[in-house]
Amino acid sequence: MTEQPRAWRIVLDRIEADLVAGRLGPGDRLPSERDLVAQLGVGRSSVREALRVLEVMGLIRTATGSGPNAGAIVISSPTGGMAALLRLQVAAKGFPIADIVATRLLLEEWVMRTLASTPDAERDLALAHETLLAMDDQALTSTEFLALDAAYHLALAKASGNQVVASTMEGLRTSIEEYVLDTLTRIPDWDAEAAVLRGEHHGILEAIEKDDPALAERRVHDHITRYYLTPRVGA
Amino acid sequence: MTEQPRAWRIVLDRIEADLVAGRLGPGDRLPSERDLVAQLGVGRSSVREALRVLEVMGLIRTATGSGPNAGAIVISSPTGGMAALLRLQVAAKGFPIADIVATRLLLEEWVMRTLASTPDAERDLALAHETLLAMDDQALTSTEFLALDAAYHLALAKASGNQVVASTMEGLRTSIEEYVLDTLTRIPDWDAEAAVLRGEHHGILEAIEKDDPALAERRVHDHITRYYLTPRVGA
DNA sequence: CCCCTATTGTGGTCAGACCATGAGGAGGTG
DNA sequence: CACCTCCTCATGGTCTGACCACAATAGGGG
Repeated sequence: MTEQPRAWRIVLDRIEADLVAGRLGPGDRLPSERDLVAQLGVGRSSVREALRVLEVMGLIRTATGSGPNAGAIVISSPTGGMAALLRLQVAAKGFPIADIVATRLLLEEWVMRTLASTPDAERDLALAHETLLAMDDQALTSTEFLALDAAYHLALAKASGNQVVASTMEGLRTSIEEYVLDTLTRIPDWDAEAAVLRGEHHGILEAIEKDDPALAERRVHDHITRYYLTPRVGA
Repeated sequence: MTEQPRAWRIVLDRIEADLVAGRLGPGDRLPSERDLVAQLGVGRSSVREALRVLEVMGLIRTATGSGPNAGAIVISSPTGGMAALLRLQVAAKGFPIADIVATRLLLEEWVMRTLASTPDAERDLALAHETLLAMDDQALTSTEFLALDAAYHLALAKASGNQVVASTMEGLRTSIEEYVLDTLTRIPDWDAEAAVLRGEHHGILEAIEKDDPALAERRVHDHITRYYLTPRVGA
């Protein structure tokens, strides 16, 4: 008796093999669902289960209709899948929030050390500067501010050059976003908090540009830990 | 026109909500697929797509048959989902292998610093010692040795107390396992390599127990970078 | 009392049908 | 000839119904 793999796994394995072998790559279109049915000898529902997994994991996007934009297309947007996975694991009590925060912290510290140790010519901090500038707008709502805050940290992570770190960090942040937004409204004096955050952000970037890894690491450490320790009011 | 969410997302959101609200937790059984169909007013195929996603992400396991062990049961085995996600992203060229290795390296270094800075009473290195002992067996095949190697590193990560770090590290390792096993056979003198690895492993644990974070970090750094730089022969 | 078997409920799979969508072509119209 | 409109068609999205394999359990037969 040969162990018959689940039908959807056949589809998943086939697509993964095509990806590994280079027969499929970013931008390419997968065969249509009905073609895969014919090629692999499985039912369409099994094909769809596999495609659904790939979609949620951020490997493909699907679109109805006709033409070159329709069908399932390989994209590689790691953050989406990472965020979904972490969020669900948190929901299922697989990951304590404290561990999520601690991991984000250690990744950010690494990013700071790395950036501050990189020669100026090899690091691109333009996006981070841009975001920082946008954040100086006093008229921002707290939600808008937080979105820019996320973009700022992500810009730094991307500047480190490590896509895995950047995606993981972003996923970690997104996974607890709901939790953060929930506590946001309970900060007594938001304007004061925003002012402190602005100062910290500038300080971090400054430390990086002064090529001081230890200072940059310390500042980002204080920044994150202080924020999560900021007193909240209410239930 | 109210934006009608995809049917499978309704199911996914519902289950996530149940998890967040605590109505579902590890060990609990999900309603049967046919019950979910009735409760949510969607087709069974849509329910199955959502469950498939949860399964691949390591949130549930499914079993056929009857009784308390059958059906979909919430487990939280983060590593499985993490490994699958990373492996697929690597396959889809979303993550360069170099970034995977670099990330694993920075996580391991953090684990070492953390362990070496933790009071002896609060860290449990028993499992790591056990694994190390098993690895001293000279009769091990290279595959067996590598499995123990993985267990050793995982044991240390778990001892750090951060589940997210442990799962991510394990996922990173598993995602490139095939690649590693592929190059394994091309190491000219495996016995010599194994001997070096044994020595390094003991050195790492020794540094931790001497409460020397810097030494532990340096040793794990050298250990991993040296291994990935070990010359391979052949095509 | 024990063992065997039929029942029942579960996930796993397939086949077929229908819908909404959107590109691209066919054909008409100025 | 240019433009616009409508039709066609392939796509994913969904639902329904059916059947299978499996495993626990209830119930009958020894």
